[in-house]
Amino acid sequence: MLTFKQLEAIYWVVQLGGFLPAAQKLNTTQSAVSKRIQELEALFHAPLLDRSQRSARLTSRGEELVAAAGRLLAEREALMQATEGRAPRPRRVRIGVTEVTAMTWLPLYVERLHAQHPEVSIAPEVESGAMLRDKLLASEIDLMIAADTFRDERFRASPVGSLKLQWMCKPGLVVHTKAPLKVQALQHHRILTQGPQSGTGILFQRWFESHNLKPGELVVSNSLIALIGLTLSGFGVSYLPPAAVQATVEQGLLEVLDVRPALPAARYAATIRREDRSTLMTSLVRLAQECCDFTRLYQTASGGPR
Amino acid sequence: MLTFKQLEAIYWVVQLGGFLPAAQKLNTTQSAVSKRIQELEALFHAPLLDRSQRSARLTSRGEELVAAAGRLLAEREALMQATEGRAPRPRRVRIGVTEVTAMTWLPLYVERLHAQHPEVSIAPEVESGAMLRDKLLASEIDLMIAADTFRDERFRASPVGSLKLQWMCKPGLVVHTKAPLKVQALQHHRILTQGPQSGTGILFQRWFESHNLKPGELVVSNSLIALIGLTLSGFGVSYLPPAAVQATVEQGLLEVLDVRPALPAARYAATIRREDRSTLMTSLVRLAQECCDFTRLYQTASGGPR
DNA sequence: CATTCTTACGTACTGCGTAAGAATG
DNA sequence: CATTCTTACGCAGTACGTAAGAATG
Repeated sequence: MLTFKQLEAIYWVVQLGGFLPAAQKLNTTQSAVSKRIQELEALFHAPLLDRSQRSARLTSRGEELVAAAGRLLAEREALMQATEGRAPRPRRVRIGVTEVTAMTWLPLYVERLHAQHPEVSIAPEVESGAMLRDKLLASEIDLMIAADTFRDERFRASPVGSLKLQWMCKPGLVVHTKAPLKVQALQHHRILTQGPQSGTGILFQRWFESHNLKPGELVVSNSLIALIGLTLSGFGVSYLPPAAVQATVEQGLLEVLDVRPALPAARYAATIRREDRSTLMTSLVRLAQECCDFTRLYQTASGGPR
Repeated sequence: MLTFKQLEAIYWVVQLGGFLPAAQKLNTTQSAVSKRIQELEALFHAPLLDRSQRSARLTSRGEELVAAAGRLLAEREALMQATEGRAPRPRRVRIGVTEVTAMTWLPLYVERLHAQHPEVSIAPEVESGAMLRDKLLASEIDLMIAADTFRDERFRASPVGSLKLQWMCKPGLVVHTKAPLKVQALQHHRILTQGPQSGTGILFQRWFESHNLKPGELVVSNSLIALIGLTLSGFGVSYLPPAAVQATVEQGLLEVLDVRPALPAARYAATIRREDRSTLMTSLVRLAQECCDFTRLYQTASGGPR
């Protein structure tokens, strides 16, 4: 059976001159596009693309088909717009992110998002992870990008990358040799941390307990910005994402402590409501996966891509 | 995503005035058709059919859509015929059946098959079950309808109905009261049976062994016709499908023996090669399932539907 | 009460994605 | 050697079929 998916595949492969760009356009993989083309060739008992060259060169049958495909797809499009066009389209997407996200690649994400879906209005909100989870459940936001700590049956979480965390303090606050510090050394210092409403806060708590440690004095803040400020002033030791304080470290205002064992990285995820299966949402998640690689980001806390 | 399947559904529901006929046309179930229509209504955020009446009454949106669907489907059809029409189409189907099948509903099947697919030339072959299996594997036939005893990984077997078997003999050969006979009584008689190349022969063998019986004298034939003839002449006792000897029994030439426990019915199946996924083949299997209900057939060994 | 459609639920299978392999320039 | 496409394989989500339920005339 000839399907629209197959027609889309051949059409965009020809338009964009390759399987990979076509796959991206169609929100799928090269592999899938390849299969759909092969299905077409099986259906028509004839090769449609000439693989001997690199570029997408059509055979004569291929040309016929692509022309027809263009027509069919255009008609479908018209049909959909004629009736569905009036439908209540979710043109506003509310995106919830945590502070680190906001400080790192949110600008890049929003930029690309706008380029790809100019008709969509984007409303980013910065909240703690726990708050984001509640809002997602209550449909007050549509997408959340946060540490993958807040799992739920009703959610669909897609991993987007890991956030490295490192112990930091005001230079000189923690006296140490060149050798790595032991975790126990931290017990004598005031530790600045995020509370259990934060994904990284939860991670830290688990990690500390799993090493049978009891923190000395613990100062809890709900804001990463506040934590950074407190750490800069020498108030205590905290674990911060290097990605967010790169510039500050380079200026010598913060010292990175080499503590063993190291803190585990915080795995981040783009999470949506499970039933939310619209094309737009899957596309947003995909884009997040492309953008949100913390390891490649080096930027200041004040934001702006690179 | 709008698919051709959905368009086909609404189109044929309107053309044929109901879900059930549409489902048959599309080789699927009412349930599936219902779902596809619902998908469409979800897609267009509007009811397309008015369910308050029985008949398929379209809403205004429905009318628009059906018109468009008709166009799109016609174009697809044209596209397929333009190129695929020249393709080497499997217009010859080789059907392998066993003797019972040939004697019972094969004529009906061929008739309906021809009505539904006039372009297909049908070549029926009558062989033993084991031979049919070998031929199917060797692609010497395309479809086999036989007792479901010859399973194979490479096959796809669809049940088509059960063939009742009963012990029979020349009237008076086996002396008995009105009470049911015990199986053991048969041991003293010559038993006419089909060999292990036959599905029912295998069934019989298993059944006999599972009751810890040792047959007295066993006469094996490879042909059901031969068995019937031998039984008629009083040469021995055999188990025959009533469906195939109905008339003979009614004429008083054969006596049905009420033996306990009774022989199990032989489950029949329409079997094709697993990789054979063409529309035509699935359609043939479906048709077989509709036709091949032994219980409803009453006809003479000389054949001809009813 | 028969017919027509819907709903619910378990299953099969298609089609997808990952990852490795081949081919090309 | 990098890029582009194919192939193999395991998994998941879809879509199907069965069977029971609701609605209609």
